[in-house]
Amino acid sequence: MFSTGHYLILSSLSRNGPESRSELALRLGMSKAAVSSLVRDLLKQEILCEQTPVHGSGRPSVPLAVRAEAAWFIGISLQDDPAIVVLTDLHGTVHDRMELPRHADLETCVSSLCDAITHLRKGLRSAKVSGVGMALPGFVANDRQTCLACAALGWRDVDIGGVLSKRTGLPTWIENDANALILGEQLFGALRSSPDFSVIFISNGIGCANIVNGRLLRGYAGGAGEMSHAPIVTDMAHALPCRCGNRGCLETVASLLAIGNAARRAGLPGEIAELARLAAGAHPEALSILHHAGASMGLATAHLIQLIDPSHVVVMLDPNLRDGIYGHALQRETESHILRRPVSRGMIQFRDFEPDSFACGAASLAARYFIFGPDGV
Amino acid sequence: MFSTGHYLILSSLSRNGPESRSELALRLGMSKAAVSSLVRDLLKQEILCEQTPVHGSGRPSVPLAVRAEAAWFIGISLQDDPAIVVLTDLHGTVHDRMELPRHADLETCVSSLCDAITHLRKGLRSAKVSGVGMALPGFVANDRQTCLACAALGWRDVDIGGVLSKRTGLPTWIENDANALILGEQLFGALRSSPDFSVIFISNGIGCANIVNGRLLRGYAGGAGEMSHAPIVTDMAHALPCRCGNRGCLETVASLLAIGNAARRAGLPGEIAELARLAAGAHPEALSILHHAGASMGLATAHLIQLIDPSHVVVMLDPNLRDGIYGHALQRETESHILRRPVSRGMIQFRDFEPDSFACGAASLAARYFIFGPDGV
DNA sequence: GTCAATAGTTTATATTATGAACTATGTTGA
DNA sequence: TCAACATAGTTCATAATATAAACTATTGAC
Repeated sequence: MFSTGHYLILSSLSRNGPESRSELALRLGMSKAAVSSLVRDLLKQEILCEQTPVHGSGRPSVPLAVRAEAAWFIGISLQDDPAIVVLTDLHGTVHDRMELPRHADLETCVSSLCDAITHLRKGLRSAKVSGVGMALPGFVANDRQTCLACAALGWRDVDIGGVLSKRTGLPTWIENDANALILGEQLFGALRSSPDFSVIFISNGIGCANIVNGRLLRGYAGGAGEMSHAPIVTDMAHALPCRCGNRGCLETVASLLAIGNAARRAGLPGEIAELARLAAGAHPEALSILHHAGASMGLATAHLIQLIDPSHVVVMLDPNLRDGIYGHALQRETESHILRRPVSRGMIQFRDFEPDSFACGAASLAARYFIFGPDGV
Repeated sequence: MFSTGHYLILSSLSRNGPESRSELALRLGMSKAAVSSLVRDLLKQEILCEQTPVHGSGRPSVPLAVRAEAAWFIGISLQDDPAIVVLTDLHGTVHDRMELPRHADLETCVSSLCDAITHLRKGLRSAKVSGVGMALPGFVANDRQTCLACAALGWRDVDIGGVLSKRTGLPTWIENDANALILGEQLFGALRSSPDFSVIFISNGIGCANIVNGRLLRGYAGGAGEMSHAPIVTDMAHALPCRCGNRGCLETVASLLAIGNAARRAGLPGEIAELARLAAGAHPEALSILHHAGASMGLATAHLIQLIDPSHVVVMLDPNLRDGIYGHALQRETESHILRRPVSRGMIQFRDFEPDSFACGAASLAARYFIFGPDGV
């Protein structure tokens, strides 16, 4: 259908925003003739549209933009219960969403998801959905169809992608939660033009993913970005045992679960909002717990920055954590342990943890295929 | 001269070893006709050669190999004094070498290097040198020609590559020491077919570089792999100040310099061989110093493995360190802090620290251009 | 109103890969 | 020994894709 050239145009416009044919030719190192011809095809297919001309000296240039309504995608997040299903356009904007109970049983799970997808597709009338993406907390095989292991759902070697694909008739991609998040950020987010950035999210667990050289850093065994079990507490007298078998892992101190546990051990409420309120009121024990957690997170972040050198680190977390001592400790500890760089201001970007983020990231998995093509990154 | 296709063939053969035209076509996803034609050109240019046919059922296949003598390269290491200049072939084999005093003065430095290069070229008779690579301890600009900063030589914004290139008439590439090392390993070494591996070297300082998705991980500001200032000693009572301004950096405990300093503070000899001998004789202080150093190195390595997930980590160090408690502590501490993976045996590969390694890596910078072409990675 | 400047198109052509038929060179087994 | 088969590699007509250079289009500026 489309050639590599078409996808080059499409991905450049998606990444760098609207540009004229001449600018595209310059950026992509192609001839104006080639761009002209490729753009013609994409306009005819109504995937691109021409924006109002920009006047300078000489003939005005016509910025070309990717049409948001050119394609629609379904994104599913099994990150939490309830599961979330969203319908997005080609810009990543959510047009409709549903929440449904998350079932561990494969058959029930697929059935309820398919019902939701059917319902969302109906709302679209004539327009077509191009693909489905799913994010889940666990390991996913290289084929991006099979879930190798998911503790939360008790899955092992579950071909959830294949089953979904067969039932919906739509191409389907599966991805680990953190990976889906960062891929969504890369395709739709503010950092989309940066080839080197990282995303960390802090919820009950801690997730992390990295874009490096413009591509997702997966690593040899798909385990890259696993900061959650970074050995942070090295003082073995205080290191708590972790479910991974080691002691002192980051997630034993810095995750919501760990903070809640620490609070309850100290006789404080395990609710994060409550604890943050206490800390804001200068409650010494609450302050200590949150400071230790945030500083540990900061130490791990410093390791990440030193090793991977991203332009930005997006940290998604509960606003209660962000605005209090946890966020401050995180930022201070990170900055005090990295080598000063020319630009380190605003390197850490806090962002609210929103439940739809994972579903949006999931939808982006399918959108990537549309934008980058079959050989795309 | 050559097209993308030619470079595809050349880099595949270089990376995956000799293969027949049919195998190449399969691996590269090209038609047999295309491969046949491209190979014909490369044979005519005497860059490839045909090996003895392999018999199976049907017509024997003819493995094609990159001819070592097809191109020659100069590699320069300014890592230590004396500087080292090597002449390598297209397989990375050193055919000749020279050592010369390392001059900080640009003019003197370039002059003596040019003399050495001229001498090495003479030994080649008719054959031509295709390019020059240089490795130095410091920061190098994106153009791979300019040294931005080099503490050892006191250089700032020195266009050493441009000057060398002008004087020798040869294309020249400059690279940071660790980067040159891993790029050499990727082109010529045993791990050349792995797209995800890391190299660490431990000398007076500590260097680290990573290949990720088949490409060098440079990071946003070119600072990726900077493990030398990883915050390892978090117990501030014992954290030593580092030249970077922070305290407790890895290099304040695990480098040769740090070990020597610690030994001298304890009234022991600062020589690494001496110290290792003492430790082998169960000298408690020597053991303690080396164990602490090795374990710290292991902790940092564990962070690296968790975040980047390489298939292998090559650790280059003094044999005295490798065989004693330092090496053991490094390995044990690393393995105890990483999540178990299906294949973790032999993940850490110790290798002797050889002075020519950097110069070979430097030569590989020029060889890359020959093998991967102008658009190559 | 002409000219300079830049955007975009047309068209003939060059480059590069492909598919399918063909040749080459062996092994296998009656 | 020789036909049958299997696989490797080549040839050649063709398709796909990009290019260069000349062209048209559309404006601002003087």
